[in-house]
Amino acid sequence: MDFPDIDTQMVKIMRGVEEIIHDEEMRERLKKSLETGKPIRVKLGVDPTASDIHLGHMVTIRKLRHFQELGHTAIFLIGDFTARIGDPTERSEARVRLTKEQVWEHAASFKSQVFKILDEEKTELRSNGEWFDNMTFADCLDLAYRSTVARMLERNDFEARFKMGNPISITEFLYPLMQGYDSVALQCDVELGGTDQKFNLLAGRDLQIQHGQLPQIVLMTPLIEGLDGSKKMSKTERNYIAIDDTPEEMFGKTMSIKDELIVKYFTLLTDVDENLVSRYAAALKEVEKHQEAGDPLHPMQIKKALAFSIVEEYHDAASAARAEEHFEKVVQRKEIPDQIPLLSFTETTIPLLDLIARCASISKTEARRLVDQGAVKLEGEKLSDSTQEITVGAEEKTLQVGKRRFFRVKRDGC
RNA sequence: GGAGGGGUUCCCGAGCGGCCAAAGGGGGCAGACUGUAAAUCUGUUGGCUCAGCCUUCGGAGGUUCGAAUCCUCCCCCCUCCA
Repeated sequence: MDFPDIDTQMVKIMRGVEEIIHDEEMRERLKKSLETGKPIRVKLGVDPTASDIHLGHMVTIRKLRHFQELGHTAIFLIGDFTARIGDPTERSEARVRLTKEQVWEHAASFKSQVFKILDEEKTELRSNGEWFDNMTFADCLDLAYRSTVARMLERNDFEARFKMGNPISITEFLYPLMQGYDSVALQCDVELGGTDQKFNLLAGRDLQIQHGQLPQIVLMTPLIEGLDGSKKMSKTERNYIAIDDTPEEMFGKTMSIKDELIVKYFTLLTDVDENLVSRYAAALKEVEKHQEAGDPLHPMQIKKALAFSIVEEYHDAASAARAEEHFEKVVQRKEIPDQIPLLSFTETTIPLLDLIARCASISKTEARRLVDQGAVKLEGEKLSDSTQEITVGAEEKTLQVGKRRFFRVKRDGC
């Protein structure tokens, strides 16, 4: 196996990395691999606690791909066993326990999403049930011996929960040890994770030393803020861009991030050349110099370039182009989009509220509220009488609910 | 094992016999505004046959003309003591 020289590798590896433990160890490890021709083993573990993955996960997944592109071994570890305990990181309360079936359902959907980014052929796909399922209680105790309660309570997450009077399950104390043991079982050279994973990642180093292995290098990437602009992107906060989002949703959601996040998103979620990213960064600091509508360094244009790049990665360039057109049309020019779902009805006349409720899958009370707020348009005409009946004929009519929900309605069989 | 505190609408949290579909904040939705699905401001935020009715305050019963609020039992969480 031919690898690029160490400096070239380091540039790629260090893009967007917030902290590495330790830099010299990494260089040494790469040097050894260069000499022996053997790739280094890089692990990224993800617990399938939910079915969606989002761009927040992609920061580390893309980092894993960087290693893969350099010719190293990318290990994608599915935490099927650990998912059933729940990572206590950043948690203010205990996680809901998942069944084995739920976990595997999630894991299956993970794979299809992850392999949009990783090369499936070259990825070592593992799951930690491989070793934990067969452990005896004695093995488990042996693992537990390797740490102390005081050590665990040092963690901010636990300390905070303890102070706030929130429950901490004993299994959660075991979590860092389990994640650390994964590294022992897989003989990892490097483990990737967000900065919030530091404690868990370091547990791997301790356990590897105790098992006579070289400690893994820990590479931490920043956490990425979600659409609200402040909190970490996460499923529970519902501030995320999902990998399975449609191109239009993905584009639109990206456009909604605040300008301050643009550069961070470029660095962590795209491979756009660093020099270009620097030019964007400079332009964003001098917004007043780029007010011409056609200026490619106008913040709007830069953000569109970002959105395009992101959509392209999870879909393709053509979809990204369509998503961009859609955004310009619907959001910027407030026109009606090209693709609108068509619903047909058997009735000739339908009370307006029923029509809205059925199209938008909302309650009639909510529909009434929307009409009262002036959010409902039929054929471009604002409707304000919530008691009226709508005649549904052979000709399609366009119903708009709010800014973003559009429906075409017509009579069934016409 | 003993003593005490607590479980409220999507989330956090106030209410502690009628004025409670339940304060306040967050989030969501909508309107205005904008380069933007940002920010800001305003409104709204259980359902329905909608000035009325139905379901909701951990679960099951009970007291009362009337209960989120009182009583009984049960489940769950926390704290202190051991």
